Amino acid sequence: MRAPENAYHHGDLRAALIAAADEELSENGLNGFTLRGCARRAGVSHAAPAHHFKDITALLAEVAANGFERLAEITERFGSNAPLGTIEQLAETARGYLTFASEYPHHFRLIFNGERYDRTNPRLQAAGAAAFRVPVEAIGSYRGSADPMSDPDLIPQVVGLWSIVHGFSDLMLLGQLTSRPGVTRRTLIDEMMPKMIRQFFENGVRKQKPASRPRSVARPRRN
Amino acid sequence: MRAPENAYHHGDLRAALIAAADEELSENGLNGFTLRGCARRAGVSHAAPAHHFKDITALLAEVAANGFERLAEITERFGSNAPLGTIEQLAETARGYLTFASEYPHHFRLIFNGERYDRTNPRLQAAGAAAFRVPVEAIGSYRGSADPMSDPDLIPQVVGLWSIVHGFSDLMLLGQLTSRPGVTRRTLIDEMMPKMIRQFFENGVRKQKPASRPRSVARPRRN
DNA sequence: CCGATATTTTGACGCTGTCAAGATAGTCTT
DNA sequence: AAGACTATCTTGACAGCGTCAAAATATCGG
Repeated sequence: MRAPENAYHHGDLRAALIAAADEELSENGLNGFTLRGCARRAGVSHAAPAHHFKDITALLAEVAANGFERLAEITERFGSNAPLGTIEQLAETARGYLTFASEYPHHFRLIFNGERYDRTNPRLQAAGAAAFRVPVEAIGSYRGSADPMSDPDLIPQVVGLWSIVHGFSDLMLLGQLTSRPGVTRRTLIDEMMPKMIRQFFENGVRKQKPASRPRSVARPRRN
Repeated sequence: MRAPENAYHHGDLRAALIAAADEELSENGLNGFTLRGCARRAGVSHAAPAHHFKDITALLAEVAANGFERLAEITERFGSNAPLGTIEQLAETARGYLTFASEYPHHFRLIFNGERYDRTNPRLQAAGAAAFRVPVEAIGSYRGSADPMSDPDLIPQVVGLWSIVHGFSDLMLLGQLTSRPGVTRRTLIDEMMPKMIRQFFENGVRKQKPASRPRSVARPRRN
């Protein structure tokens, strides 16, 4: 039975449905997302998903878990392209977050909705925790702490980084920041966000190396 | 005809539907929001709303406009409780934003969704612009500019303030910030947010009055 | 090869948003 | 004041949705 291969009528329909749901979300958005649409996309009847997912929130939880995994992967990759523990690494991690929001806007909207998917899904919880661990560890490296969330002085740093980046992403997707002429998403992501990160972290925290030529924020090899 | 008074069968059903929709959103949330539910709540047939709103997004646009107006009113009121042009005013404006998010979470989720309502609604656009003008003017006062959005140096300040406050609100509603024991919304709003505002603005901008005893951030008379 | 089991389909239910047609009230003109 | 007009609301219908129960089908263990 356990042959998740070519077979369809008997194969790995559960995985196929998750993949279909991912496509459905990407193409139709959260509003146009439909359980029956996922079933059609997977080539099965409208009631087939019920045997693998108790309801639509269970399926969306799997899609959200994928989203969190992708977010973790992107922020991690961006962050690894700058020297560990530098403010440039914070800026790069932030750029990764914004890139995810820009490239997967519907996933972004989904994972931060919370009322649309089953929050008790274990894979989702693990993926969410892993995604949130990336900025936490970036702050930890920056401030030389192994566990920033247990340091009362560092918690506001973590929450601040996270809030700036997340709020910026949300407003960007809303179109609120690109309304002025000549402002593209790339300038927002590559210029304005690093500037804000620097303003938040470069002062009042470390007084050393105040002028490390913040203009170049490390634009490394692969994305 | 123009008697928006007691009458029902012939009266001001349009306003009654908007009021019903506001209640429906507050009680049922955006997921449970239903056009037919609004009609029931207003005591009319299920198709009555069609004569006043072309579709559900048109009705939600009116509710969103109300939401923006309330947001503007609250941030304005909070901001007016601190001396003009001070960092305390920025912190108070931020507290107003968070208070709105906390007291009207479903309205907050609606107005920053954008795909659920008709964005071309004039009253909505006006209310949205008015709401966004509050933090812009707060930054203007703080930095002594009449039109901050036309100053390339101040735009990141406005966007930064806005991003921090908005992102913090969103994460707070998601429950992501109150997961640790002993952390309530009040401590988030009254302590952590002012701390973040100070970190972002107190350095690198004005170097004067660095130690104004930031513990007391003006907790004035009413609200 | 056959019975047991897992998987999928068919059909139904109540709900939704939207539209068309009919009913009803108020207003206006003369 | 009476009749026509118009705005307003109701009724009824349609397709699509999520979910459930029952029937049908395929796979596997023996």
